[in-house]
Amino acid sequence: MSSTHSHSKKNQSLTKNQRIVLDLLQNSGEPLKAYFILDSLKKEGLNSPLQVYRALDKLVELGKIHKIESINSFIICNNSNCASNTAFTICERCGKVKEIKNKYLKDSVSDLVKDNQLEITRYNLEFYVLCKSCKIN
Amino acid sequence: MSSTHSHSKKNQSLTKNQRIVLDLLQNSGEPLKAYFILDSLKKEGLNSPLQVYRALDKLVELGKIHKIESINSFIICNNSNCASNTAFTICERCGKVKEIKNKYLKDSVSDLVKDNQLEITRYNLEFYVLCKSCKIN
DNA sequence: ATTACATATGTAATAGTATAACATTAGAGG
DNA sequence: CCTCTAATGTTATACTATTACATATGTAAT
Ligand SMILES: [Zn+2]
Ligand SMILES: [Zn+2]
Ligand SMILES: [Zn+2]
Ligand SMILES: [Zn+2]
Repeated sequence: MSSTHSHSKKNQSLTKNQRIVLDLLQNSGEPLKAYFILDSLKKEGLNSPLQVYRALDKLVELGKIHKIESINSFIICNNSNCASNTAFTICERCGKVKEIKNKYLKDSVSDLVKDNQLEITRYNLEFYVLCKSCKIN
Repeated sequence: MSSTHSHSKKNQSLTKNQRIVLDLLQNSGEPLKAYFILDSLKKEGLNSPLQVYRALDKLVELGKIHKIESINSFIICNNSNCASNTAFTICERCGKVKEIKNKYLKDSVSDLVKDNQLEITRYNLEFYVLCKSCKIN
């Protein structure tokens, strides 16, 4: 129960719009689309897409949320150290999204592309899977 | 010079719309956006977005082209065996895109996510980099 | 050749995603 | 208080993609 309001402190420096968007994503835990967020927060005072997109942009920049490119959706960061790097599994059948928590991922990933003599600044990895429950049924 | 029309044979079974879209992507080699393709092929008889999207969908399905999700663009497949798996480097400065040709990639990638006991059906990997020429300048 | 079926086309309308432009306001330092 | 920067509010617009429906084309069996 001690974590019920664990986000309050962390989100202290955010502006009102940023905070209500972050809270929605945090409480949902699922990937949400910008216009769904807009509809959900009409009662909180959000009126235009731009208000949502500006908040989302800032939260992505701060690393508090991630954008999942292939589904145009945003999800709370479930890790603490991914910076601008993202790695998700997405179930092809039910759409459930999970952030990959592998502290070795960044190193492994760098190895993959090492041949190219390129400096990787960030990455976005989207793995389509059959999740456990979908694999059974 | 013997490869000038190397695509003609391979694209024989495609329909007219599919072929002209594929030819454009093949000749370009760069990622192109759907509405750019539409504009470029007006003179070839393409009039509506849907004609382009239908051709693109089919070509993606056939594995002849890939969609790069984070830039809403399509690019010719520069590999022969990636099926529905995609892996690209994208230069953050100049936007240049390269398909990663690493025959071990698929295995390495599977190892990364192995913990999760999930069956990976396909993946989409986007590595943002500084390309060689951009790193120098 | 005719039928049947699946796939592809053509066209118009509409849905969904995201940004430009500009005026105004709120906060942080000096 | 003044200044600067970041965030807001609002309107309009650009960009990306799909729905719906009528028509045509290709292929294979009868
Ligand atoms: Zn994260
Ligand atoms: Zn599932
Ligand atoms: Zn490929
Ligand atoms: Zn570059």
